[in-house]
Amino acid sequence: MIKLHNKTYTCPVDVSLSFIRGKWKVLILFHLYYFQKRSYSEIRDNLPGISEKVLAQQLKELERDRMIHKTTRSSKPLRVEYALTDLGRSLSPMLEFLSQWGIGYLKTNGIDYLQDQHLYK
Amino acid sequence: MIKLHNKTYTCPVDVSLSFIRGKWKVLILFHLYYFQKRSYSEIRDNLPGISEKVLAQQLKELERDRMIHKTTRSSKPLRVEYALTDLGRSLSPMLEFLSQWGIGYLKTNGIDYLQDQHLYK
DNA sequence: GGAAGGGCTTACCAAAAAGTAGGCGCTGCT
DNA sequence: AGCAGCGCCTACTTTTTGGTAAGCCCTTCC
Repeated sequence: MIKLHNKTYTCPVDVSLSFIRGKWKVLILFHLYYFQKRSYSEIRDNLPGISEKVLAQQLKELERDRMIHKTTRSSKPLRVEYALTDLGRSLSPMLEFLSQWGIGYLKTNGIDYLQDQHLYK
Repeated sequence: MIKLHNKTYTCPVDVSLSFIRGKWKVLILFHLYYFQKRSYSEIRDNLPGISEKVLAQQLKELERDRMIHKTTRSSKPLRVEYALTDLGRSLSPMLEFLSQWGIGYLKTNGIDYLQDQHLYK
């Protein structure tokens, strides 16, 4: 058992997983990997079905875990920008893999996502 | 929105994630990736904290999703063997990545897992 | 013949995660 | 003046997920 920050993990994989648990976290990370910088509402509008509560919550956890960084562009009317940190960016290979794997899986199931992307959403 | 098998997904990443949701699934997959073939109790004994109920449940889901395959070696006294399928093995790059990433993360936090592995568990 | 393992299943309960619905401060547009 | 949009927060409910504990069949070992 590995002990880190008062929690225990069964193995290194378990450590990695602890950062990406949550229904929407990987989706948020992938979105920021893909678009670099995004506002709160841009993220929300690209994750159909997520609630304000959960989005705000997971953004906070990702920030706490130093996976993403929030920049305040203006505070009079609050305008922010989210982006991956170096640590978050170090997950890119996985994000890319998950995307490619999903596309491949869809293809073997008769769905050509790259070709028919305009049909979705 | 992508529709597949009566479910909807927001993007290919979401499709991939649907297979590995569950607290122990990636751990089980990694274990089988590492050891090739394992019995029910070998898996259980290497995942400290998992309950019989959840283990049996997640093994069934992974089997249903064709990520792992169960072979019955003997049925008089029930003896089985679990292993990754080709589909499950296609996730290897991700499993390997998660392991390496975790080891790296631990290292930047002062824990040399590879060196001190004997101290854990 | 009794205990110990392997490979599970089941009924029940607890905790964690997510969803619902509303509200709030601020500003810019009309 | 009023409404829309941004970037949230909060109280509450629901759903999902996981854990507990017990039991069962079968066999090998002492």
